Amino acid sequence: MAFNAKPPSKLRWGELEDDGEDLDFLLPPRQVIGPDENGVKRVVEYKFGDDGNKIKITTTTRVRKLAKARLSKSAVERRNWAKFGDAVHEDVGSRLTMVSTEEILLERPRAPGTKADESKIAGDNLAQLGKGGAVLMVCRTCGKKGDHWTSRCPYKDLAPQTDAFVDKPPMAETAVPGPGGASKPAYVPPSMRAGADRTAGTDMRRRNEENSVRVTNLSEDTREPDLLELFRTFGSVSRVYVAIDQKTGVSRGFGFVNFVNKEDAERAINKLNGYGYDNLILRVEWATPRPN
DNA sequence: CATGAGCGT
Repeated sequence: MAFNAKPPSKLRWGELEDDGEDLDFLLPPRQVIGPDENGVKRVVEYKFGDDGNKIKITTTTRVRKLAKARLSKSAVERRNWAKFGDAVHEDVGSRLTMVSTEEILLERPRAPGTKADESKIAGDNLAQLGKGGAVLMVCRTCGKKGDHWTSRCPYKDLAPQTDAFVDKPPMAETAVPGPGGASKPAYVPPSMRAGADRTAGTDMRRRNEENSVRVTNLSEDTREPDLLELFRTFGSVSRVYVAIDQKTGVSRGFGFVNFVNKEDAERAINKLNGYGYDNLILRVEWATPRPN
């Protein structure tokens, strides 16, 4: 035909019937019988012989019993899969398993209660929150944007509180002018916070010492950020301290919270003394000034 | 049960 530019080798099943050459579809379907309990498998096929007659071919094979016993049907089937992925370049049977080269990043909460973390918290004071990993330290966005916090992010309350620690006490003391020569501390890194307190003036410190509240009967894994979270609702907190056993690194079960305003400290004492916290009843009282 | 660390600018 003039229309048909396709080479005759290109097979179209619709044409097969026409040229009458390949009539295999007329034959009975291939049958697989077994394997039976003896491991004998029979494959029955049909084809046309050269003379056009139908020929029945029966192939009988014996399946190894061992293989049959150990491999499930699907396992046998998997053996016939073409190799894919990195295994494409592997020789047949050279390796049974492949090590994935894909990089998988895991989000890892801080390991709870390690000594390194304890000292770090003591130094950073408020850089971290969470009692022994009880608080899941997962933040959806802080990694990139810095100020979008999930409701459970321990840093969400600490970021503004850093300002309270560094800036607010001097601000609150505008009635008593600070030393004129000393420049106003704008931002002091947490690691330098203790030093910043000293440079801001010892009178400020003494003032805060007078609003010092002692908290006892703390659970062992209560940390300074926990105390801050608990007490800051009463007013500006100027300092939080949890006594740590320097030798073991564990909390000694008491601490101090200093308020900028005495009234706030008073309210905290009235509200939180006897307050159940971490299965323990807190004792919250005025602290006796530290001898120095 | 229980009263803090360091002493530096």
